[in-house]
Amino acid sequence: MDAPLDRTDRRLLAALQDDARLTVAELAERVALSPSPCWRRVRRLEQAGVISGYHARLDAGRLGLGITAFVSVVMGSHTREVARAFEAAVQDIPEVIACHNVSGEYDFLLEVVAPDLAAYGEFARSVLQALPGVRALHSSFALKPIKTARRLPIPGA
Amino acid sequence: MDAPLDRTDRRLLAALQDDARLTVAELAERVALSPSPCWRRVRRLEQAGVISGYHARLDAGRLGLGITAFVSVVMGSHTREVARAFEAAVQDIPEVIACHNVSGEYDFLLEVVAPDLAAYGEFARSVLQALPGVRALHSSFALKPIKTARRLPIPGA
DNA sequence: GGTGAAAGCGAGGACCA
DNA sequence: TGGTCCTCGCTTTCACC
Repeated sequence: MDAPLDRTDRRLLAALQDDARLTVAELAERVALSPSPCWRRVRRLEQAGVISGYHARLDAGRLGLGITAFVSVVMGSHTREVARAFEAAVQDIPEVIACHNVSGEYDFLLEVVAPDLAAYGEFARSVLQALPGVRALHSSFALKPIKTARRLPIPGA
Repeated sequence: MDAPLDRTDRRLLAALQDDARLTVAELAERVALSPSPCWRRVRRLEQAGVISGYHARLDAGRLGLGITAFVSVVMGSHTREVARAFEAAVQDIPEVIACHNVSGEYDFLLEVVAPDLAAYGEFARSVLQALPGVRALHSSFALKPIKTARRLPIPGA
């Protein structure tokens, strides 16, 4: 389950990261293998959790989500209890599409989507500000997406 | 091509966002439709660009990428030329997995991955600092992922 | 926009080297 | 580990409501 990834594994991962709809036959051709062992490798990578899932990427704008904001959060207290409550609350807020506990002057960095600036403002005030332990928020808006593929580099693929 | 999304479309999008491997038959059952019209809807959503692609999600840690950093960039000059050069350069750096032009005290927000802190330090010094127009960098490290699904909320799905 | 049917093909397993 | 069938079920595309 924890065998190191060889060059073939890495090429499979790179290919599937770019296009999850490749058939096993296409994949096999791409890595110079026959379909069956290729399929077995992919399954092994899935079961080992190297591949955690397959997802359709959607266009936020075309879904009516015109605003993406990066929100830095400073906590007022740093007890474990409060942190846990904050983290749990964040899980249940659909508008928060990503959240990390980060080092530095802020405690958390959130990525939030909203239909427009007015909706975001209301959301920040009524939902984010009210989260457990929050002392201060700082919102930075995405003005222009430069690179959003989030494709992980795979050395030697 | 620009028909508004009805409830069925939104449910299809929500389902495929969670699992791109659902078969058309399963999708059809889930939205109470027969496979054929269901397949036609999915194809329409793909062609309209609402679905921009299908991708395997990989586990950065298991790929040996232990560090995720959020890097705020302040530019020294704000000419269009320099911005274009910076944006173009960022495209070609695999370690930069996301980049937005943002409002506020910083100009760009980057998300960067690296094997470990030492590798990140070297990368920040030799690659990021050297990008066109960069005046200052501020790195914040992801200590703990709270929510990383990046699932877009789809109202009424 | 929805249904039913038909053809082609890919997934996934059994088995061998 | 990799390779070769083989089979089932699905995808995809018709023609038609």
